[in-house]
Amino acid sequence: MSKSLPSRAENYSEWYNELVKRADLAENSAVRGCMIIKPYGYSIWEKMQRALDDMFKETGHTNAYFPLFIPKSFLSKEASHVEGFAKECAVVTHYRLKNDPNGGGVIVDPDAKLEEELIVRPTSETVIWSSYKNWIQSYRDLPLLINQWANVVRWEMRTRLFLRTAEFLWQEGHTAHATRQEAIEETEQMLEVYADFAENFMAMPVLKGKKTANERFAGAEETYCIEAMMQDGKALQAGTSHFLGQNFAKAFDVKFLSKENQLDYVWGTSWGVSTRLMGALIMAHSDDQGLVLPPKLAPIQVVIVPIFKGEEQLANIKSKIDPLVKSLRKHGVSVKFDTSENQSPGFKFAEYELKGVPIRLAIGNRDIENGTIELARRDTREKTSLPFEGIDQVVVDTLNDIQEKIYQKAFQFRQENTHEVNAWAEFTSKIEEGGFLSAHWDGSSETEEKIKELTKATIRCIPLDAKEEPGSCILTGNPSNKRVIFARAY
RNA sequence: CGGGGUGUAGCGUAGCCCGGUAUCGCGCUUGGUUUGGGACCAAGAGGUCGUAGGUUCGAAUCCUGCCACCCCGACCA
Repeated sequence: MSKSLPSRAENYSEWYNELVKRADLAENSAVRGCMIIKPYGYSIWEKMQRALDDMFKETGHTNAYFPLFIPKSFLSKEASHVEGFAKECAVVTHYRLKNDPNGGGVIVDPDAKLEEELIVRPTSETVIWSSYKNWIQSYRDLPLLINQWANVVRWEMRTRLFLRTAEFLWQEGHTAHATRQEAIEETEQMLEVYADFAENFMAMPVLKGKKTANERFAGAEETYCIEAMMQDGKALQAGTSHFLGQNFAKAFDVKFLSKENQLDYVWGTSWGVSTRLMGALIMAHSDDQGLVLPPKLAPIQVVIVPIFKGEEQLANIKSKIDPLVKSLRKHGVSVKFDTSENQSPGFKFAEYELKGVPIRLAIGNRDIENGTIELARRDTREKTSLPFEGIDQVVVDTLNDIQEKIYQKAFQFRQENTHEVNAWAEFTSKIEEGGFLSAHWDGSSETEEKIKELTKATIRCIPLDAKEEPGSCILTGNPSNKRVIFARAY
């Protein structure tokens, strides 16, 4: 194993893959397309979960759990929903194994065939709406605001660690409402929650918008999304929130009696983010030295590396560092004081940089004598020698500053790589450079398809804040009243 | 599922064309010296060469089937 990572400029996807493995985030498993999320990677996911879960609770949702398996018949109740997922479903057909009478080990027992096949959930709308039928009778039962944390399976042809795996972890919110308006508000509210999380925890700027009909969730009336730009200029869909209209209510016959004694179908939403966010986090900030983690999601925010010869010096350093560690923890900072002796300081420096620890403090005999300590920040890789006295406050301030700065940096990158284009020639040349293109589109699926065919670019979203502006479609010249965002995407 | 490629120690590899029982580096173990940007020396441990068959006195090497993985397409959170 060579010491340094492949560079981003040289081979971006190899850089990404190597980084995920070297930083101990995840690895491929014995099962094709399924990954093992390693402890360090999982701790980041846990921090994401915690922050998101708190936000869901604050907006009135509660968690529940629905089964992994879905009866095949459920899936076919909503027509466009099956169509969207049928091609990538894992199916359970039998419930028992037996020893091969021919001695070939264990085989599927042909006598144990299931009456009805079970689908491993690719998403849970169908099981959940079949339960909602029993839970909802009156307007008093509404709104029903439920979230679940779960794993789902989508049998993808080509997979990549975190970005697209056959099994992935996510949360899926499923809500039911008495009115169309209320469901739309819920859809929009959750989009805001996702955007808030992406920007304030992941330090990743996102565009909020609506998907075109082509890109819409199978079974939704409207799909809202947040789109982020990765460092190679490609777009990554980071979260979606769907307004389901009455589609699932009708498919599963979920009706309620209103205050006015009117029987009507309920209105639904569903929204989710997945372990794909891990991929987004990695690609948004990291560099050729390794991960760069925003302090709010870093499992270790500060690492302290002592530089010493012999027990005596270590004891000396410990007596100064122990109280600092306590003080930092009191400030809510997660600290690791790495006193292990089997690795040299240089090795540790490189290792913690690879793992994206936001701040490193190094202290040796020289510092003890001078009353100083060295602070290195991961985002800029700057090192400064600072007075030991009051370092705890400096650390707290620096963590906030890093959180802020990496957001700024990502934001600036996105600005620099977003262009308004007005001519087809300009579009085709700019798209090769990567980034977002803001252009007019005539609103037809055919045009969208055609552009995708010609350039591999898709409409990432119709931004919520897109201003009304007369123009003509970038491809066809047909009239358009607002710009949409095009990009090549993950 | 089409087109190309690869399978050798925990990881990365040489050897394959031209057949003679496997090379090197990292990592691991033990001991010692080190420690301000991925330390060094010495001694060790670790392999049914993806799998099944065939050719041969003899197969990692040649032939055939199968399996797995990677890359490029079509499909996708």
